[in-house]
Amino acid sequence: MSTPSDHARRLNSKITHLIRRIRHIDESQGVGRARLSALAVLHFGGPRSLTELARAELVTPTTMHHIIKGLLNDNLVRKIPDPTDKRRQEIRLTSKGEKVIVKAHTARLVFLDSLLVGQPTKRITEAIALLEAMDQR
Amino acid sequence: MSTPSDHARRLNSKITHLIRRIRHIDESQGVGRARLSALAVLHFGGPRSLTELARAELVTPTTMHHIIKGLLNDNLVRKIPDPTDKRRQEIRLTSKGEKVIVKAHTARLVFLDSLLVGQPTKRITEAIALLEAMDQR
DNA sequence: TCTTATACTTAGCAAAGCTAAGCAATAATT
DNA sequence: AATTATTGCTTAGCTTTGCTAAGTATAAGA
Repeated sequence: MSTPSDHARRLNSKITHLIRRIRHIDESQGVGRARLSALAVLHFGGPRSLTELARAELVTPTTMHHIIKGLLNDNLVRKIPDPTDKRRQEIRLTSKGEKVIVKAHTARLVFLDSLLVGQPTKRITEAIALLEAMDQR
Repeated sequence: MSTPSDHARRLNSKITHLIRRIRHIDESQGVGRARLSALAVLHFGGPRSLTELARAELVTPTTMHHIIKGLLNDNLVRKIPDPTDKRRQEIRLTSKGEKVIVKAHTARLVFLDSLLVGQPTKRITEAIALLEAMDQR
């Protein structure tokens, strides 16, 4: 029989493997993972300030400052001064940044799709339902 | 209707969230993720050389050298000279290292268990089956 | 024996994380 | 209105985790 903790054990093992493989997909994109992740927040969630980005990524503003510095340097984002609050600056994707994040996101999807080929739809939808429920906690 | 790529999209989104949360569990352990991961390989797979560890973790021997240096420094592993090959040294967990990895692994399982509470068993086993199939590719 | 391959280390770099400390602008309090 | 506190961001300086290139020592093969 499978105890609850045995489920957790097997989930943990397989998710660990999957994480490692996704990491390698991301790393093959020529942009670091932290930078890629920041680009994704900006792409899917829209422009926002450095501090908001830091909160979204669960890192300190200092760390986000370094990440954005790298992105600015590669011309993947730009800073727009906030007219109503001179402390703030909006971080916005450049068109190059858009291209990069779309390409990276596509690479991930292509990879995941390749792993899903031939799997029963029912199994996939159950797995997604589980992950969505887990995400609510 | 759900296209295959839509499945990949939703999987990606939820797995991304889960990865981030697991990362935070790991980071609360007081040992870096790379070190924790090396300890896990030694714990679940047994002692092995630096180069073998590097291969298991998909990093260069140089990187593994640094990771092991940190682990040695914290007295979590020790090096045992190989009597038959003077170039090799076996990396072996200390009892302190055992304690650390068991504690960290438990923290992960407790976390995952907490996310699984109340989920139908069928859904969990389907999800595990999917992840196991994905892992075979 | 001589060459080549393997195991590991060293040096030096970059990215990604942190804390502590600071400045400038805004908001809140008295 | 003046002072104080908070917020947004930066700088300085550290650690960890990753890399490549280059070096040493041992083992294995021709």
